[in-house]
Amino acid sequence: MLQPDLSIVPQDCGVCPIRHRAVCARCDADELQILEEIKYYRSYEAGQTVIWAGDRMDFVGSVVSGIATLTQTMEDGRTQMVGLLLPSDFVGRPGRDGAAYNVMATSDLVMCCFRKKPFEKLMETTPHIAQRLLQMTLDELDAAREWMLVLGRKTAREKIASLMVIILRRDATLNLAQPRDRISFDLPLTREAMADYLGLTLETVSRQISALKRDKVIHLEGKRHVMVPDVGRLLEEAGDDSDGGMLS
Amino acid sequence: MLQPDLSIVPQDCGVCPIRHRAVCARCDADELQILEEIKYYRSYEAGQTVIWAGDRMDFVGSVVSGIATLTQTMEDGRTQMVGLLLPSDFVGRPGRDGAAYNVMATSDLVMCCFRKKPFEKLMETTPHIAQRLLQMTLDELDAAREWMLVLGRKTAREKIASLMVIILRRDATLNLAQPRDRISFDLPLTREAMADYLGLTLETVSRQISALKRDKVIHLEGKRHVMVPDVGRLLEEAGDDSDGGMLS
DNA sequence: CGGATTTTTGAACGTACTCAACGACCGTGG
DNA sequence: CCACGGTCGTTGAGTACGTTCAAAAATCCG
Repeated sequence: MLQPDLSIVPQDCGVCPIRHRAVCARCDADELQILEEIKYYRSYEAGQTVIWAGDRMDFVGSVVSGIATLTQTMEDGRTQMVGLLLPSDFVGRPGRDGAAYNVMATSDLVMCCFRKKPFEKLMETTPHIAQRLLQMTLDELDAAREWMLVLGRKTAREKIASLMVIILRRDATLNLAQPRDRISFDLPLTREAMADYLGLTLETVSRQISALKRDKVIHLEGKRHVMVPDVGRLLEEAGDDSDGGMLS
Repeated sequence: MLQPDLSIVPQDCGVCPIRHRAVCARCDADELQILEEIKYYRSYEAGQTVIWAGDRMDFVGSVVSGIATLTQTMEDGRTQMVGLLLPSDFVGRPGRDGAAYNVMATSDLVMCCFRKKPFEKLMETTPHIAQRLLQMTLDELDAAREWMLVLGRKTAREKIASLMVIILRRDATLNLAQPRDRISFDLPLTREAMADYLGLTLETVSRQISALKRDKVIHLEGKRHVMVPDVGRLLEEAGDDSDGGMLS
């Protein structure tokens, strides 16, 4: 129960749902074949720890399905989420032995793993992989920097709205197109996880979600499902000036 | 006065002070020669804006000397620093036309610029450059994530101490080795810039620096020069558990 | 010196935190 | 079936930390 389930039937890269978004996105058929040889699948249950910060890490890999988080913890227990990993996101750093952060499965999670040594060697001979990894890392750096603005300068209400906008955006790019207005989505995190993401307490998160509901910015169905009657309004609440983009 | 000074005598890469740390670190003599052809130097005065977020950017480059900052601004003026660029750090993103952030020269600044198009083409044919850029981007991502912990979870006092630890560390790796204790350094930022970095107001920055001085954690000479009688103590104040590392 | 800029310090305020209790939901077992 | 415990979420009251507004002090440079 506490061990990852290793009895997953290996899947063909050709039918992989993240084939064209993950680190292997640019690989051609030959390159995929080499990857097939060093890859294996692992699945984790919701709540399980994938790896602890500081532990030796003998693999890197991609999230195939489910959601994982990267967190950092101080001695006294204060924790800050530093990454939210959705399908196609990459985990691990080639050229480093230990994990820098805690990686936790927030939902049931399936990962496509590559043994680290062979992967590193492959990276040297296969520019397509390194190129794609650079692109993905630059995107993550941008996301981290946007998050620094949220953490450093936004109010609690703006932080909650910003989180919802981020989830909305990632849903929009990942899934199919959504109807223009009346967009809805599921919060993939508990109140506590949201608090760790936003640098707040879970009580403040709860209060601000209630406030947004009271002010008709959002509408809740159950604890997790959010309906947004007016996306523009939510963007205003988030303090994002760029109201255009993919949601117009 | 407001235009960058372009009348800099081109320098030989062989004598470049950041030769072995910048994006060109892994290049061999042949590769350097190609770089020499597309590079040029630019210098900026303290306080000048190198580029505004959203503006077209026709170059990428490295900081040769001086200090630059990356900042993000909200409509109402709240600003958050998202990057502190020291010599050898890379500016710009290959494959993107517009600047994502404001880049400002905090001190007098010299940059080694590469025209973007030729640089991008060079990256495809020269694995050494892409490899080094990936490495540097991963390092920046780590730094950004460490900063997320500072912004999200640390107190004002811890934030100030953390900033000093970061400057200390970067000084230590950049410059020569320092004496074990009694380390000293210059704050490269105004109180306001520190506030933008730390997600605080400049008044709070000033108060906390005064408090650290009153408590003998630091000793000030003038406004900018800081002496640290006990580095371990400063690390404690920063909330960093890892007291070992390069400073022991 | 005079004027602008940066920094320090003070007093009052407000947002988010802390501590605490309560409520909703869910699976388990009597 | 309902009582029970556990997890997750909500709400309340009081507090603390950092902000805001204001003024004075220090520094820089003409």
